[in-house]
Amino acid sequence: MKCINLSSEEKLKEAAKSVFLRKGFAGTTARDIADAAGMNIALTNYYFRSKEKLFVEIFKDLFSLYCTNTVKILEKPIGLKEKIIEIIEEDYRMMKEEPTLVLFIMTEIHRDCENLLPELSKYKELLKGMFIDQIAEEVRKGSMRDIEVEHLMPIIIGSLQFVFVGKNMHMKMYSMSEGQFDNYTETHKNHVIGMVTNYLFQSA
Amino acid sequence: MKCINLSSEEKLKEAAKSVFLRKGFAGTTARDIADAAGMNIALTNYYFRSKEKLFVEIFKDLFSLYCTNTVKILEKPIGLKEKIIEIIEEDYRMMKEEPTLVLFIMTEIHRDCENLLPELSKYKELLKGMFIDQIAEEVRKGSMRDIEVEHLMPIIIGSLQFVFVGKNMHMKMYSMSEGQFDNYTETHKNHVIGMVTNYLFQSA
DNA sequence: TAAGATTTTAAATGTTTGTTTAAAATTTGT
DNA sequence: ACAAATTTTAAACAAACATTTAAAATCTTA
Repeated sequence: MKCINLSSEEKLKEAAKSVFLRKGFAGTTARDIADAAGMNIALTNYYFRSKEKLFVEIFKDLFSLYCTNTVKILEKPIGLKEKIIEIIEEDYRMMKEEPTLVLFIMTEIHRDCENLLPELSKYKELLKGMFIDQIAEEVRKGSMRDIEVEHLMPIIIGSLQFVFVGKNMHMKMYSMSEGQFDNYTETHKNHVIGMVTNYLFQSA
Repeated sequence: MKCINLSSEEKLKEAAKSVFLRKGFAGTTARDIADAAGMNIALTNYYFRSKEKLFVEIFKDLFSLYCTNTVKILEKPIGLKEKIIEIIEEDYRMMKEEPTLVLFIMTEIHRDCENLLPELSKYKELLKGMFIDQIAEEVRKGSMRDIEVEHLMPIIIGSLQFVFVGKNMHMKMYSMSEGQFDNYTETHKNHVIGMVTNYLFQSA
């Protein structure tokens, strides 16, 4: 009977997740991971076969963390304006909790798009579904600007995610501490909510 | 008399720039650079002392490419609305020419912020200057929403740069070819211009 | 064209990389 | 408590890494 000690495997995976998030796949060594976990160098391969297999497993988790909550909101039976505000608020919460996540996702998809593609396709379908119909309905009613979902999503989440993608740059550029950055992003989130709803539901 | 063959040095630097842009510092090997330049592996160290020194030199050029044109527009003696539209248009041109530039800049500043900081401080001052006064004046006149430059810049450039940062993700997510991505970004740019000017100059 | 300076090359440097091995330690099942 | 299975360890592995060396090739200049 296979009875893996989940504690060690999980500890290793959590350590690897933390290191990968900070340094990316190319910038992370097997020894970085072992050190972060306080475990022997051989255990990564014992539990996960290879650095890359461990990475792919972690990437899936993190891409899910990046998408799942947003997709859940997309499926909610609420009005579009309310929905968009909720998405921005949820996106903000997610990035506040894991500020390096978006840059990590973008960097790794850029590095190895084909290999990480399967993970992407799963969310491709979810993004559409009832959300597209809802947009079409609002546009038909004239209560919303005519816009495709491909443009809507980056308009909703782009500006705020960009602030986190460039966290270090913005902190240095505007001489901010961590605490000041928190205030900064919250204010920015409110600007984005105002700007986006203003643009999309101007006539309302 | 020191008389370096600029042709070889420049060829090597251009090749390195191309590889670094695509694979980043951590993902690029000395052999990648030599191969891309079609030159001997030892020449990187002959001309630039080390991989890192070559990288820093290239990063400076690319960060300048990222900032300079925008800063130039900031200093123009034109109205704020016109200025903001010009910045978006120029940003779009820059990213169309070098689509991986923004992700590269963000990734490398994240990786080694302290070492690349000096490059940043140079533009820190330029960003302020007369631009801040111009914003204050427009806000005072009531022709513009009250907003700080720290929030204004990401609001202007964030959404569009985000689309390029996530180029591969967006292409896969929405099943776009390179040509379709070009059309997509141009349309998105126009959305951003509309949304941003609408938000900032609503009363006008 | 010959001497000197510069550029390019192939080879080797010592590290660091991801991964494997085989033995030791620990846990599990009886 | 003992045998078997599992986990952990230290050591070693070849391959890849950035960099150096010293000789060969090329270019400069007088």
